[in-house]
Amino acid sequence: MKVLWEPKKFYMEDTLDVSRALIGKKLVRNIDGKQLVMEITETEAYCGIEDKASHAYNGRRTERTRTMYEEGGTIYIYLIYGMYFCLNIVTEEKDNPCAVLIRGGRPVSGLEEMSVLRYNKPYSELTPYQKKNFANGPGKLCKAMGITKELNGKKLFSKELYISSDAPENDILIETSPRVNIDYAGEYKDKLWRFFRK
DNA sequence: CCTCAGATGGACT
DNA sequence: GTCCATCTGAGGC
Repeated sequence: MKVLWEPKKFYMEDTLDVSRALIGKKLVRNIDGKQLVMEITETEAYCGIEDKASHAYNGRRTERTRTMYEEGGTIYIYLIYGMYFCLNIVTEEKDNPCAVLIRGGRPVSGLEEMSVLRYNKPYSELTPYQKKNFANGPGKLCKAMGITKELNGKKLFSKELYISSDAPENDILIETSPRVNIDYAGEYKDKLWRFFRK
């Protein structure tokens, strides 16, 4: 049988490398008998207990951050601002709390199903503004793909949610910048740990 | 195009 | 009680 998803090894590497390698990859979600596919266009790396922007800074272990201490390939999801979910992919070895935040994507297939999840409307009824902002943010991407806290702690090695092992197009230009909305992170706020493509 | 207030609830001190 | 790894809609330009 053909292997659909990236193996554990892919996620056990350096978090910055994984964060970059995920740009252009396809995130696949099978839900209610439908397949949703989103090309990843934006990621951010959160690197270990020294990273002041990370939930696991200074080795913080709580109910929420427990998932970050799992091994690479684990799904870490949390609620932000009381209303939105953020999808993260745990990287590196167990007990080294690192993760990549999936910050944005571009729909590839399952567009009609995603449109209903996102706006409760068919895609043809969306305004140009809604189409442009379909999944260009972590909360928007989760909404469009039906990703909620129930996936927290699960692995990316099942049809429920995984990263396709298909290679991205080889001519993607990947840019970097500081991470978004982490003004509290001291010297870590200027690290170029956000990766994205136009 | 832009800015900004408000929503909303769990994690944490 | 305060802080968020955010988004929307209203209003201004």
